[in-house]
Amino acid sequence: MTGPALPAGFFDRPAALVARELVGCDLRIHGVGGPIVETEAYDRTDPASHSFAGPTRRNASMFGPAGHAYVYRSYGLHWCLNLVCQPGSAVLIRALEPRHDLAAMAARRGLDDPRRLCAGPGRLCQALGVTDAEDGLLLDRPPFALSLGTPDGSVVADRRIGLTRAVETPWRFLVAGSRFVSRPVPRARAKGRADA
DNA sequence: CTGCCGATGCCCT
DNA sequence: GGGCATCGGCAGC
Repeated sequence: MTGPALPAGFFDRPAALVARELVGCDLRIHGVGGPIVETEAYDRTDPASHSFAGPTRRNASMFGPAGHAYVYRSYGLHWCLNLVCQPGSAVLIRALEPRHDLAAMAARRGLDDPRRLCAGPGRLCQALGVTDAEDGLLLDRPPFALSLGTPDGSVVADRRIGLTRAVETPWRFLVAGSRFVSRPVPRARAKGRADA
């Protein structure tokens, strides 16, 4: 059973807003997945975004209609899943809590530890079986299933991970204190101390 | 626990 | 040819 469907037009909004609201939503692919605990936003004006320099073959899905998947290969080894928002913008799904069909995830990952099954965009795609076969697919029908949910804790914003440009933009959203995120907010910033 | 490093494909200039 | 929206292993606190 799944929760309430996402409202129509949910993805046709600025990516940062969608990214925050996606935390807590349940994501499954072929029935495998769970509640999202970590996301990142990217948009057309963002130097760190694949869309920054305009449409190319790789990022074609990012410039298509909202509500589709954008999947790309990272570092030649891993797949990363994005949910497309307004043209040229998308939300990277970085981590979720493994809840549905853990056996499938463990088999694909070759691991057992629930904390490591889906903690990171590449790991998550491996666990859920996402490849470029999903690039461009609509999100409101199989193999995808997305439903509203409530985060298991407060949602906090922090800098994105692994970037070389626009490193300060606070467009990573995660459940504070979740054991399933790829990386917690560093103590120095978690306390609300001065930023740089 | 933290941090460095290499692997490895491919897009884009 | 340069540069990655990453990950796992291993070294060293």
